[in-house]
Amino acid sequence: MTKQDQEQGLLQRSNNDFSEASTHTDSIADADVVTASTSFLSDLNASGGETGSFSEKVEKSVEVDHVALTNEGCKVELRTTVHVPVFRSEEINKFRYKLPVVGQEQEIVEAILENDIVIPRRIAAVSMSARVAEEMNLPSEIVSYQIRYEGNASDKTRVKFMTDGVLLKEVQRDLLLSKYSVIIVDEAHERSIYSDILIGLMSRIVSLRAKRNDRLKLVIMSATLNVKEFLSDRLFKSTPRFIEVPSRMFPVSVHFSRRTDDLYLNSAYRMVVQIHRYMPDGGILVFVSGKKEVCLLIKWLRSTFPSAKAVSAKNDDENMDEQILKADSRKSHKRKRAKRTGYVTENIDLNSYDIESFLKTDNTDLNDRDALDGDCDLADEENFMNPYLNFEPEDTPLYCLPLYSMLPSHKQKQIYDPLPSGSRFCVIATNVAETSLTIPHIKYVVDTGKEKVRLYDTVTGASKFVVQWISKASANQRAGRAGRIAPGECYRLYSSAVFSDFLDFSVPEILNKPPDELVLQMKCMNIVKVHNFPFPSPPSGQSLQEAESRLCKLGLLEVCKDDSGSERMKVNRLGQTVAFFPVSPQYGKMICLANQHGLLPYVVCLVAALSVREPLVNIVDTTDSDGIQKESERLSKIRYDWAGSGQSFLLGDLAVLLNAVLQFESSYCSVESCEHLGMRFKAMKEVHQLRKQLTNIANGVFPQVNLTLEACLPPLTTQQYRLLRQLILSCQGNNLAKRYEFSPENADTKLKNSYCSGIMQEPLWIHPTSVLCKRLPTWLLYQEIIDSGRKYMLNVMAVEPEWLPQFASVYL
DNA sequence: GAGCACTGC
Repeated sequence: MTKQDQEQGLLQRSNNDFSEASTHTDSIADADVVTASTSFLSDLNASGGETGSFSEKVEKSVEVDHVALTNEGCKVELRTTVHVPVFRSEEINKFRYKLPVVGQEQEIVEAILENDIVIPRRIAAVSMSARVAEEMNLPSEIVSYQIRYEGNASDKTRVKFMTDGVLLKEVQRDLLLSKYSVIIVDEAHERSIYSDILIGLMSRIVSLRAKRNDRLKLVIMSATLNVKEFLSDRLFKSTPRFIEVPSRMFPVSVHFSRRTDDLYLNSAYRMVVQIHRYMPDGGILVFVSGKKEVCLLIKWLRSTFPSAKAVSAKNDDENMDEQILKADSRKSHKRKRAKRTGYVTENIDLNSYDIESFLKTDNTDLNDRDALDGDCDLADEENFMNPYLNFEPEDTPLYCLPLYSMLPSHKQKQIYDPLPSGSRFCVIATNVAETSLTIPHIKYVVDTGKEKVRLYDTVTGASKFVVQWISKASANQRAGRAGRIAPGECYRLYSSAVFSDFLDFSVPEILNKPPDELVLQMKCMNIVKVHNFPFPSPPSGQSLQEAESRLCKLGLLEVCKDDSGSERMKVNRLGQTVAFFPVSPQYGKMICLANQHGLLPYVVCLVAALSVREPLVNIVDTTDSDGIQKESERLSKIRYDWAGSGQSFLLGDLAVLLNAVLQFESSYCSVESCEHLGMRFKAMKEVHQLRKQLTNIANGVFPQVNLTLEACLPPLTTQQYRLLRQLILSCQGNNLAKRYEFSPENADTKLKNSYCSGIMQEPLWIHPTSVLCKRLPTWLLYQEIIDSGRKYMLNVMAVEPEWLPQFASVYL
C-alpha cells in the first residue's frame, strides 16, 4: 500500500474507540516494527493448497515499539481502530475462521495497517499474490508481485509480494523506501543474506522515516524462536515486541534411535521397510544428504518391493540411477587409492553398505528395537505395536519417488501426481523438501539428521561440500513435515544424546559466503564503514576486509580520506556502474568493459551462463557399461566441438559455455534437444532470462549501445576471441594460476601438472572434465576452486604470459 | 583423472 493510497482513504481509520485506550493497545497501533509469526502467511497459503514457502512451527513474534515520541508519558497516544473493508466469498471465510492466526488478526492488522510483503522464493511470491488477491476479491493490479524476471505491479498496486533480493535492489534506488508504508519480511528465520541485510538496513530506515514524520512499519515474521539477533539493541533501540501465533500443525511424535549408526543410509532403509510393512497407511518422507544417496535408497527400496515397479511403470529415471551409482562405485575405488596419497577428506563410503546381506536377512522382526525407538516411553511403544495386528503388508506396493533440486521439473512434479491405487507413497528427498517444496500425504518422516552444505574458505574463496549434522531447528522443521494432514510420526536415526549436541540453528548464510557483492552494494548505498553495519549476525572483520581489498584491486573501490583524515574505501564510478548488474562484481566489470570491439552481446551471454548453477550436465564416465561409456564420450565430443580450435580453444571451458548458450539461443532448444546436447533445460532457460535482464540493464546504463536480444549472433572472429580473453583477464586477475615448474630443483613428481596461485598454499589441478585438461597452459584463469580431496580449478581459460603486466599487474 | 545441498538480485 502506498502512501497515496492511504491518504485516499482506502484504509479507513476511525478514532471512535477511545474507551478501550490502554497502555497496552496504544503501543500496538503505533509500533513501527513488529515481528510476527509466519503462520499468518503460511496459513493463507496452506488453505489454498499452493506450493510455496511454509513454516509451521510455533512462534514468537516480536514487536518493536518505536513510539519513542511518547517518552515520559507526556504524550498520550489515542488508540486507533482500523477497519479494512474486504468482501470475501463465503467459502474463503469458512476456511479463514479455522485458522489459528484469526485470533490475533485484529491485533496484527492494527499493528501494521497494510502490507508490502517480502518472501524468499519466487514461486511463493507469485502464488501468494494470486491467493491473497482471490481472498480479498481484488484484481492482480492491486495485489501484485515482483520477482527477478517478471512482475505484474502497476501504479494501482497496493499490496506487493516480492522476493528479498528485489527489495534489496529497490533500497539501492530509494534508500528510504518512500513508496512503502509497511514492510513485512516473511521467513526471516531462514537467514538468507538478503533478508539479513534488509533487516539491518530497515532498522535504520525505520528511524530515519520516523524522524521525518513519515513512518515506515516493519514486521519480521519468523517460524522459530531464533529472534535473539533481530532483537539486538544494535538493530533496534527499543526492544521489539512479540506477537505469538499458535501453529496449525497436528502433533508429531518424535522417536529417537537408541544408538546412532554411522551407516545412516542403511538405517534409513531398514526404517522405511519396517514402516511400510507394519505401520498404518500414510506417506513416508526420508531426508538424506544428496542426490547419490537418494538414488541408492530408491534402488534398494524398489528391489525390496518390486511390485511397486509394476505400479510405477513410467520410471525412466532408472537408467540415471544406475549411471550415478556406477560412477560412484568407481569413484570409491579411487578414494581408497587416493587415501594412500593423503588427499582424502572424510566421506561416508556409500558402497560399504552390504545391500545383499540385509536384503536376505531382513526378517524385520519387531523385537529389533535398535532400529526403532529406543527412547520412547511405554505408551509410545504400545502405539507403535498395536497397528501391526491384522495388517497385511503384501497388499500394499511401495511407490518410491526421488526428490532433489537438480531433478528435472517434470520429474519433480510427479510427487503431485495421483498415487497409484492401493500403494503407499514414499519420497526420498534432500533438503529441498525441508523448506522449498511441500509434499502431500506425508505421515511418517525418517530423518537421517544429515545434510550436505557448501563451505567456503572466506580468504581463498575455495569451497568444499561436506556432509554434516543438521541443526535442532532443521530437525524440528523436518519432523513438522509429518504433521500437515494428520497426527504424524518422525523417526530420527540418531540418539537424543547426539541430537542434544546439534547447533540450535543453522549457521546464517552471511557468515559463510565471501561477501564481495554485498560489500560493493553497501558501499553504493553510502555505507562506507561496512564493519559498523548492524548485521543481525556480523561477518568477521577479516572477511569484510578481504572483500574490500579484492574490490579495490578490481578497481571498483578507491581509498579516500574522510573529514577526520582517516582512510576509507569508497566506491568509484566504475564500481557504481558495476553494481547495477545483479551478478558478481567480476562479471559486472566484464560487462562494463565489453562495450568495445563488438564484444558486449557475447560477454552478456557468457556472464549469464557463468552466473547460473550447472548449465551443463556433469559428464559421468563409467568404465563397465558400453552404452554409457559411449554416451559420455558423445557429450564430451560435443564440448570439444563447442571449444573449437585456435584462439577459441584457448578460451577453454568458457568457449564451451559461450557456444552452448549461443546454440541454445539460436534454436531455443526443447527439453529433449537440451538433454541430447548435455545441457540442463531449467538452467538454460534461466540463462536466457538472465541474458534478457542484463541486456535491459546494459541498455539503461549505456544508452548508446542499443543492445538487442538477437537469437543468432555471428561467430566471434579470431581477433575477438583474443580480445575477449584479455578482457576476462583484466577482470579476474585474482583467479590466476601458474603451472608448477618441473626442474631438478622442483622435482616432486606428485606435483607434476599441478598449478600454484598467489592466494593459496596448496597445489591446484585442472578438473579432468575441462577441455584444457590435457593442454596444460603455463598460465590460466579459473572461475572457481572446489576441494574434493584435491583442489580442482573449474571453468578454466588459458592466458598468455606477456599479457600479465598490462592486464593483471596488481595481482603479480 | 572425475562433482555438487539450497536460494534470492
